[in-house]
Amino acid sequence: MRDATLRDVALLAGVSPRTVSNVVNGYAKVTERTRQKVELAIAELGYRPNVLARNLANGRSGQIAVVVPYLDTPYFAELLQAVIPGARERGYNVLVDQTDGDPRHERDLLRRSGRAFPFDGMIFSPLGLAQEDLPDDPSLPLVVLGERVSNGVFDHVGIDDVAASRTATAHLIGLGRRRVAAIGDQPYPTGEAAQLRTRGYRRAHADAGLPVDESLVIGTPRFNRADGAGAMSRLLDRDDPPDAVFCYSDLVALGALHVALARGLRVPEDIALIGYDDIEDGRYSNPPISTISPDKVAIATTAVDRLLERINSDRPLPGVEVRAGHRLVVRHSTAGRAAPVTN
Amino acid sequence: MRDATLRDVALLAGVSPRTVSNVVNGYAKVTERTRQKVELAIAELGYRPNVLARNLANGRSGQIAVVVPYLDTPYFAELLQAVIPGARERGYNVLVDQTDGDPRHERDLLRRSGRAFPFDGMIFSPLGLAQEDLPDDPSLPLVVLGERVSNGVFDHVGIDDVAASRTATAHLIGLGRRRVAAIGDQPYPTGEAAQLRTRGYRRAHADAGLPVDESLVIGTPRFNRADGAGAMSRLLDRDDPPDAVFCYSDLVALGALHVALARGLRVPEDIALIGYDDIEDGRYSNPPISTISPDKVAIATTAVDRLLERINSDRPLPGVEVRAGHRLVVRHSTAGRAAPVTN
DNA sequence: ATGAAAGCGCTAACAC
DNA sequence: GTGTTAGCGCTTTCAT
Repeated sequence: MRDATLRDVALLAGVSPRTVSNVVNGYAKVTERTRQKVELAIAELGYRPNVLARNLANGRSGQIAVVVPYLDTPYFAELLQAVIPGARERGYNVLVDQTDGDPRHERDLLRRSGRAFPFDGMIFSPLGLAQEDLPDDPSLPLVVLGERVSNGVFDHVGIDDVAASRTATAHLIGLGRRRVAAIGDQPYPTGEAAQLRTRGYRRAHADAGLPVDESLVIGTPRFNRADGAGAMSRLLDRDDPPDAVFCYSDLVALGALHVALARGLRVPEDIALIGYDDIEDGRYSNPPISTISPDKVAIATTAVDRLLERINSDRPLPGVEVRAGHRLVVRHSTAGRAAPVTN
Repeated sequence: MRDATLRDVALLAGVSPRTVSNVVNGYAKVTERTRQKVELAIAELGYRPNVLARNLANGRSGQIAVVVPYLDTPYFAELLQAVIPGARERGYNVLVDQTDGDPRHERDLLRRSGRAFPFDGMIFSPLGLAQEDLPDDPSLPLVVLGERVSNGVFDHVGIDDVAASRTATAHLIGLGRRRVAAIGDQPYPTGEAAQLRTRGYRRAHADAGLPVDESLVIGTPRFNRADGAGAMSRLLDRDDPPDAVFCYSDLVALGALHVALARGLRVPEDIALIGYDDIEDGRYSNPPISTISPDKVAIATTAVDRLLERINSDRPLPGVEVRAGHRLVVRHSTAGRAAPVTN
């Protein structure tokens, strides 16, 4: 049988659709008596509002989109995990899309968004886009995650990559290491996060009065295990291998660690390793890897907050720049002592 | 300014809304000449169809929901990664929700779905539900993932857990191990996947004419690293520790591995380990862990296919049971030889 | 506090 | 092949 509509309820309860709507949406102005009548009718008919109709009438979908490059990258999975409950609490559904870092797909999403897609706003973590690809006048509320700096029309949430990388590198130097490599650099214009991290790496060297051996800065197309492994192999093939490595993501560090151990090196004795992102894998690797831990919950909740604020604002809001916190987490891959029994 | 509507386009092109709709939706029956007029008008006005209105008129949202217990569990992240492109290819958006394995939330989703939620069907991976919690008469197209067997009204996609577990255990026994532990058992009624794996574990013992030492079957509330680590600790505290462990997920195996190494054991010499799921982490751990590899791509694409078939069918389809393939992947955690240099 | 009625923007049955 | 028009089911302005 046809599903009951609001109209059916109104008929049965002997009131107008208007009143039923008021009851359903919890508007104060309903007599206790009418409310009861209506609620009875609702129960009797098993009525539930049709979201699609409501969306059209409201002109909003009650959905936000979260777009990341890769879902199976733990960092993004963990981020998403934090975004979803926050959105749901506020009554929003979350649409998820992944771009594989494909610039075409990313640009496409940005352009086609608006009425063409059923979401009221978007949290976007771009990878293959240059700064100028981001819209000057986004047709929809937009919060950008990651490295980019806000261009003033959308919000941006991220940590201070330069400072964090400087800290990580300084930690390695502070251990007495003098040949510190960096794995993960990426070229302009798309690899901004990577470039910021390289900048921090250089600063730390400058702070310590140490020169940077440019041949120790290794570029990788992506921040994954395979690339980390490949880069580490090349570093270890050299006559003068590094005694420490700053990896631009934990995944890179995990790949690098795998290779180092496979070659019979001791970590951290022969070579110290530090990663970036603080994903769970890094806590359970052998040895566990030191890392830069961004405050993911803050990033996620801030992003949702900002986005909903934009969605619910009548006039365009200026784009703001939000810095979430981060901290250095020292684990065994940069510690001198022997592995403690943790469990 | 107000966004252009289909009506505006019709006015400008001097045709009826009907014709514009035909053009937009690519219906054949349009003269080349009118099509051009219409397309011109569309371009001029920058018209894009309003999805919300279209949804209401069509009575469908063009969205499917994918519900998993945890997004940051690599197995589910990898699955999702495979589902999304498949759905997108067919013109569907993917709504994602996670339940944290909370039975209330899971039941709720099942009950409130239908018109109350804007999706046309659901791919659902339950965790905290017993068989009888699944609807006898789902109000919407439903495909269930994981351990459960179809009750005849919805489809079910999964691998043969008993066979896979039997293979994994047999592999360990084939190595000459005689004290094979199992980590991950869970009680009735919710832990069906776990129970099937335990059954496979027993079968393998029976096949080999070996008795099962019940004290070597360790239950865990979840399939994560922490639980794996905890269980392994208890096993190693015993006077008669096992010489091999079948872990019900790779995450459990990774946690177990961590503890074993931290205690100075050699893997696989002192204790062999095998996991389940074939997540990427397991390929890069030190040593890499052997595992049961389910055909995730097949699971994902089959699930999407079945679901869309249900969505587009007028009459209710009988629930079918689909078995995806799996295979044993032998890596270093169950191999005798020394670690090869992989990169 | 409640009713009447006009949309929201699209689709599609029904004409011609 | 194209126009006319009546919904889809809800929200909400305007009355009362």
